Amino acid sequence: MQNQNRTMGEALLYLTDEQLRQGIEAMFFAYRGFTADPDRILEEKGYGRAHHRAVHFINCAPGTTVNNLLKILGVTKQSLNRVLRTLIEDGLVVVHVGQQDKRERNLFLTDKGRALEQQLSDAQRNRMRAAYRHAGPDAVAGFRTVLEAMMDPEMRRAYLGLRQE
Amino acid sequence: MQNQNRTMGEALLYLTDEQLRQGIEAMFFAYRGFTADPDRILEEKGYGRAHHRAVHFINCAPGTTVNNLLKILGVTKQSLNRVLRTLIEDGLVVVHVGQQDKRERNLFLTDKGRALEQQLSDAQRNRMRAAYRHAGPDAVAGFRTVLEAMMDPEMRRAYLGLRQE
DNA sequence: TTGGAATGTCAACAAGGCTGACATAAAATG
DNA sequence: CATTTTATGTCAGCCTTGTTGACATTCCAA
Repeated sequence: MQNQNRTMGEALLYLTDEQLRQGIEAMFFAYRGFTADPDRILEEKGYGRAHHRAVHFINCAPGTTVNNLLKILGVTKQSLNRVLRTLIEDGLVVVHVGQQDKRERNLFLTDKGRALEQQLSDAQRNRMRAAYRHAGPDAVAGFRTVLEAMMDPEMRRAYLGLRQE
Repeated sequence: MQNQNRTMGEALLYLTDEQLRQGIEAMFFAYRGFTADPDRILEEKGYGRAHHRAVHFINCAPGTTVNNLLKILGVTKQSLNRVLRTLIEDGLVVVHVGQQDKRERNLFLTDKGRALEQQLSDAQRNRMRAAYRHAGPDAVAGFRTVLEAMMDPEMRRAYLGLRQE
């Protein structure tokens, strides 16, 4: 659609199986890089990626409910609960009973929780920033476009929803 | 830290913390989509992502050694061995003792193994192709550029090495 | 011949997914 | 008011896939 002016042959070269295979491998290796820095920090503190994800999304949407977090993270409540329990015990997350609906628990980061989130996202942003800077703004725009197109529709909604908040 | 980029002009707006945060979340959600289709197929057959990765890279580099695979996958030999054992037992992978160095084991997919690899990569390519087509060739070029820049240097070498073969 | 490299295997453990069952409190509904 | 549904927590147990440590085998190379 972006290159109607080119000939059919040229325009579709980027859709060959070989190009797609390279894209698949690039995703695999890049995701490893993407998680490498936070993983190192987490390991020192005895946490895992599951804790990172929880802390990240609680930070993005303070006061979010457990159910909401479950939808975003796509795990079971038992699995999330195990992670949340340790975060609460360790004083990184606090829980407030919902005001309108007292069944709900609103989740917030403590100062300590925010400090960890900051440390993790600093590390991750540093790598992302270096990659962005190296690639330049046009490449970054393309990167984001492809990533959004690769998401499941529900996840894309969740993702775009987070951007609005 | 948060806003030091703002003052540097519009050219660097794509490097703001907010833009980077969105990129981080996009990676998270996109990777979920990226693995969703193969995961469904694997689950039916009683395999996991570890099996997918092994099958994928054995297919890309037939005759590769266990040690080589360990480096690419970044896991321990014990962990890989457990996966390889089931793949060999199930007749998806065959092992040939090395010709020059008989300590080495060269790994190959059987027809059955290739069939599974095909099924998995078809599913993954279909999603990737849809995303690529939707985004267009320029976006795809940017996507690839950013992903490469995000890899660890050793992984980038492994990745570029695979492309040459 | 001996050291070290490549590989395999056994055992044990942990993280973090999962399911199922059950408890509680509160909201919603009839 | 009684019942059902919803939101959450918790316990027990299972699976995959990662880890470490120990030990055996095979075989190249100094």
